[in-house]
Amino acid sequence: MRPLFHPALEDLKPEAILYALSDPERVAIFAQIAGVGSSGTCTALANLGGRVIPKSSLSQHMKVLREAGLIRGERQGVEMRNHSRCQEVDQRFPGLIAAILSAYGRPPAATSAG
Amino acid sequence: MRPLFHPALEDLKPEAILYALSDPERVAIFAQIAGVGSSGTCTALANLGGRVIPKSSLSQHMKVLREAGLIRGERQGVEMRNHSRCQEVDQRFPGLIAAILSAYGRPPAATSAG
DNA sequence: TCAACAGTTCCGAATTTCTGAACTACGGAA
DNA sequence: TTCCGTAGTTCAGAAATTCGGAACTGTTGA
Repeated sequence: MRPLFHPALEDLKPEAILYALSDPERVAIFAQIAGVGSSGTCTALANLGGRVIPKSSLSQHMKVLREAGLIRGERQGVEMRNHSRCQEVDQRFPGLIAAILSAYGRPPAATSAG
Repeated sequence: MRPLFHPALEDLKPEAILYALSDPERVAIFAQIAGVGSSGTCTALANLGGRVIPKSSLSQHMKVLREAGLIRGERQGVEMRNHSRCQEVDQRFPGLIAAILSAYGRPPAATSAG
């Protein structure tokens, strides 16, 4: 397992963020992580929208979110803790995350871009 | 050639909008249409970013933008006039278009979501 | 009717996405 | 150390999507 890649703030690309959030399943995952604030483990995220996401698919989703710069994942023992990078992203692209979550009917959490 | 489909305001889906604008080429097309205000014909849009977009690809791009509800196309004689639906989209998802265009470094035009 | 033009549709190739199976990484028990 | 269970990643083949040249549709003008 190679170390997880997280883009630097100046390397964030709007197209990657929009693409990552153009899938409602990923939006649900992201909103959950951003809402909870942290500690969104993969297993905890596997059945958000009434269907169980296969873990290989979930892993791919996490990778897309991570490489878009939306979340940060760090290994903590056996599991992976994921937390949002909303504040960072908001520095770089003010209002973007909030507008997107709001369009999806998911009011951004206080801990994130709000 | 079947008549062009344009979604009603209440049928706009954030995922379609984000997907449509997750491609820099489409963003360039959309920004051009939104900036000019109208009369963005396909041939006028074919070489925005230093490369000539094949017309079949361009037609697909226009379809994606149209079906996301971002532009409206109407036949005017031989050619097709495209104009943005920014104001409508902004009613439905306030601030979304502005935040996205701003993230791409394309300040939204006064005629659109500003 | 014919030609030219603007854009769409068709279709095969290339790319991407999905997901079960195999695998890696870590922690605990013996 | 070795073995086992858990969490998540990577692999690989099938399915779906995207790209773009060629053919086509629809319009204008001669």
